[in-house]
Amino acid sequence: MNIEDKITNAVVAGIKELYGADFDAKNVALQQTRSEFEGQLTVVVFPFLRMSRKGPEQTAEDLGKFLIQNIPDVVGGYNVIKGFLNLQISSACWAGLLQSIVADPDFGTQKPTDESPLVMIEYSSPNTNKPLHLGHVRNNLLGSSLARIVEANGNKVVKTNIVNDRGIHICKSMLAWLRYGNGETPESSGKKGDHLIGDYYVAFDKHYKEEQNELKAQYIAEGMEEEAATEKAKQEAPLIKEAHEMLVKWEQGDPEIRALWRKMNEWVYAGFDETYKMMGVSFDKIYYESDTYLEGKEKVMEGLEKGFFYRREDGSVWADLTGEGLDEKLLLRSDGTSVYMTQDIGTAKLRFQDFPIDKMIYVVGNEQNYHFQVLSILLDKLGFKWGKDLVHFSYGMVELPSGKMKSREGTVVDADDLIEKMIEDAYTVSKDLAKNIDIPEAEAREIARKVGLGALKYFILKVDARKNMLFNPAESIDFNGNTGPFIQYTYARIQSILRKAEGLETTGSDKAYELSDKEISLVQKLNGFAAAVRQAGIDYSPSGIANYCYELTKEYNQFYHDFSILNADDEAARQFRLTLSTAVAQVLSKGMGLLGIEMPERM
RNA sequence: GCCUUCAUAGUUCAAUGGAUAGAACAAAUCUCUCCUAAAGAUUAGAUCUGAGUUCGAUUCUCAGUGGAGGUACCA
Repeated sequence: MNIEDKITNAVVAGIKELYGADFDAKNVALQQTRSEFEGQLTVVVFPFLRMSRKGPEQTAEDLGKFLIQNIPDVVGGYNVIKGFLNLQISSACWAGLLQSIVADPDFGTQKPTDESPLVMIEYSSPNTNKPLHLGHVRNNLLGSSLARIVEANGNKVVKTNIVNDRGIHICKSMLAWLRYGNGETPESSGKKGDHLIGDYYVAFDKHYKEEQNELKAQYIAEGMEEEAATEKAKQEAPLIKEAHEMLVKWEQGDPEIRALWRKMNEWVYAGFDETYKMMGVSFDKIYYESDTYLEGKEKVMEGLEKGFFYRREDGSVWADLTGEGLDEKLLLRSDGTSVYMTQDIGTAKLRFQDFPIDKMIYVVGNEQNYHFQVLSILLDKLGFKWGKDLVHFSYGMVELPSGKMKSREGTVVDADDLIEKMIEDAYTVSKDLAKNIDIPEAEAREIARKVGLGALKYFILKVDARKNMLFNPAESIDFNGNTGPFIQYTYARIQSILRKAEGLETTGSDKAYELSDKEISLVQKLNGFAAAVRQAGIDYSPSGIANYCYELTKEYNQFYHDFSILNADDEAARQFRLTLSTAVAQVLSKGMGLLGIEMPERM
């Protein structure tokens, strides 16, 4: 049993014995003692006053005495400041705690068992008409990190991706490619497939806008109001009409259109795969909307028969959610084609067939909060047992100083460009520091890859997912301060020390080492990893892990600066500090691993 | 209009209802004959407004202000 549990249990027992009252162990507030006071752990006694019917000081005194008498091997002393009972824990306890952390390769995490619930996590979910941008990067990093965190909390995890491979958007790219492409391919142009398609998506929009402007001017000349003219031009432009015709042909299975669609999607997938690989993102099962949208239609018709939904005169199908305090929601258009919601229902059906899902997590931007609120209700009505408490892991937008990113307008930070730039910068910084003079070029490149990606991943994951975040392309991501490389550097430095220590004579010391306050504090911090992982699993919070890693790193750096390790004057001290360093490296590596950040052995 | 969400130093971000609200960047000043200076130390600087809940509120509740997002045949 760990120190905190021992104390918590003793406190509960103390309250029972001293005041004859029952107190729930999980309401005992145990926290790290602030550095300006004596002691390492603090019990907040305010919640006990109701039972003790005494002042806070007296209550704390009572408890302090009780603890010293009952768990003398743990609590060696105490002091009371107002309602805070500060406990001094014996040095041996901390040393033992450190040993148990180092010895346990699974410290802080739980392995899934056969009985563990199966959690499916959907993330990425790209459209196939454009390359990934920074917003997608946030989605992918959050999703894959979340999967690791949920798994570390003892769940079985299936990572899934729903590829939005059909719809008007891809038709736009296809049409533009036919019109303006001259048969350009990724091979002939040397462009990555997703970028190539994205360029045609932009080209479509450019020409479409031109047509709109011409038409609008014409309508106005014919005497139409400005607003009406804009609206009509939007719908009447030949390009958009043609794109719609193409979509209809696609739905009818026109062989030529389907062939082109397949070919262009393949290009995009090849491009995505590269980006995913670079980011270290992967999936266990990929679904395609072209396979699921028909299933959705079926499911909706089923719901219609059962009377969950109703049909309007124009043929469209709706769900009436006014009873749930929401609006009415369209499920099938009057022409029988499906909408976003229909597809998500179909995807859910297939997933449920494929896996015994206990819990479903959708990693999707907060712009779709309403959509998922509705989806949850609909899935529940349609009999999916996990529908009611599906989790929409809703994250905020990545904003640029100029505002929101828009693919069509080209105001995006491209994922591939950004990754490349980060790695290049990491390489340059390293060269400038003249650190890797004796490191072979190939390894230097590998280190730069880890560090550049580490900087990017950490930059994104350290921010509370719910909040919108700002990315300023002009001030590229830092390598100093609260950053991934800061943590990676500390890790690499520990590895360097451990390598050096291997060469030294070690004379086994059986003398007990008396830990200093700073060392105890570090052990406590290490021990906090388990709680951080648990909390991250509850909050679905990669940022919690990131911040934990930073705090541990910062504290270790101070320790490193203040204490000699290899040159320690006492063998027991050296042994202890090496063990401490080993443990810090272990925990950092594991914590950063949950964020998908690799740690270089040197840098 | 209605719904959701966010608001903390100049900037980007932290803080299970707990003690004097933490960092980092930017600014100023120190520390490499000493285990990796991508480091450490020091100085200066912040909880949107108003009520409420209680021993105690950045955190919970309500109202307001400001930003972001959504709002039925776009995904």
